Amino acid sequence: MFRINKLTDYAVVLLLDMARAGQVRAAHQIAADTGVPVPTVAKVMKALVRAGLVRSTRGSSGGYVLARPAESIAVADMIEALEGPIALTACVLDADDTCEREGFCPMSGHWNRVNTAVRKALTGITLAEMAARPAPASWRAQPATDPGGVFRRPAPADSGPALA
Amino acid sequence: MFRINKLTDYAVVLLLDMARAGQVRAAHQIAADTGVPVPTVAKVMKALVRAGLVRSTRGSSGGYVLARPAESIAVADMIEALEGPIALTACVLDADDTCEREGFCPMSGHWNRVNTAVRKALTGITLAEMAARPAPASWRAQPATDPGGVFRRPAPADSGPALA
DNA sequence: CTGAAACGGGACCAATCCGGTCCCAATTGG
DNA sequence: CCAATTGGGACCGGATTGGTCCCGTTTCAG
Repeated sequence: MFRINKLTDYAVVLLLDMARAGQVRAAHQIAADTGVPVPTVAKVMKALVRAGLVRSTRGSSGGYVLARPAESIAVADMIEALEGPIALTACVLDADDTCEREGFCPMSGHWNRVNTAVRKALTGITLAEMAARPAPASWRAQPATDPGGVFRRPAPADSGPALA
Repeated sequence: MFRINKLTDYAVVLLLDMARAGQVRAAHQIAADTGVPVPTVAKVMKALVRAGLVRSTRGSSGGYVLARPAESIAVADMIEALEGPIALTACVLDADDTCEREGFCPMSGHWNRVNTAVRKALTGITLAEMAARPAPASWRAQPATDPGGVFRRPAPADSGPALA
């Protein structure tokens, strides 16, 4: 269903928590705060650190903090940190050499257009916006294609990520 | 890498081919025309028919045609036909009941905003636009975040979809 | 100087999902 | 009546993902 990874979902939850905390905290603290299992927190954090979204301090009294202000962390950054470059098809992996079938391939870069559109949409929403407790009026106000615009969770037990 | 399914990729190729053909053709003909294996064509077609994007005729001299003009078939339609509703997280599956954790869940509908943005991006590009042989100037002209904006294919053999 | 606390970088396995193939019933035209 | 075609599944092997664990490295506290 055109889903992001579960780990990516976790990443957003963890980043949100860190954005609200605003100070260095150990992985187990973040885990306790969010309900995400400790090993999973560790795994996600590794990816976030590698991507430069989070800064880590080792040793006793170490932990994690956001590496930059929440305003400059977009949803696209989080997804790319966990899942690599945003490319809907294998055709458009960002690289330097050109497709040897260019001019023959019927897609002719049209997917690239789609990718650009999606990436743009994912760059337009930042962690700071998500961290704002009341959902911003701009989103509650907009007509929303889904009637009502409410969101639900199919399985109450086996909750999964995206909630504390 | 935030990918669509391979079958969805095939679907776009097949739909493109049907858009150019403009007449009823059997699955094996479409397969021969696109290079997609016959059983896979059949499988994809089933989904496209169920979604109402393609009209089928059974019996001898039967086959498939687009059910509506290519201008009214968006990328979002194709993806939803193969992968179900576009929802980046399990939280926002379109349904009528509300999330019982609303007000407590830290995401509080922010994912819905992301979903809406993505869906909007995917609705803005139609099959007709993709079928136009020369890539539209609007796309070649735009600066493109990736330098050059060329697309490539990593593995020449084992080509996969998105090419004839 | 020593030890505990914490991160870093993997290896590893189970479970799930996906791609691809095949079979048979239903339908239709000749 | 026969041949051609789609419809709806079942089915399986391989790839991906989610989740856990282990051990080395770094740092602070005492």
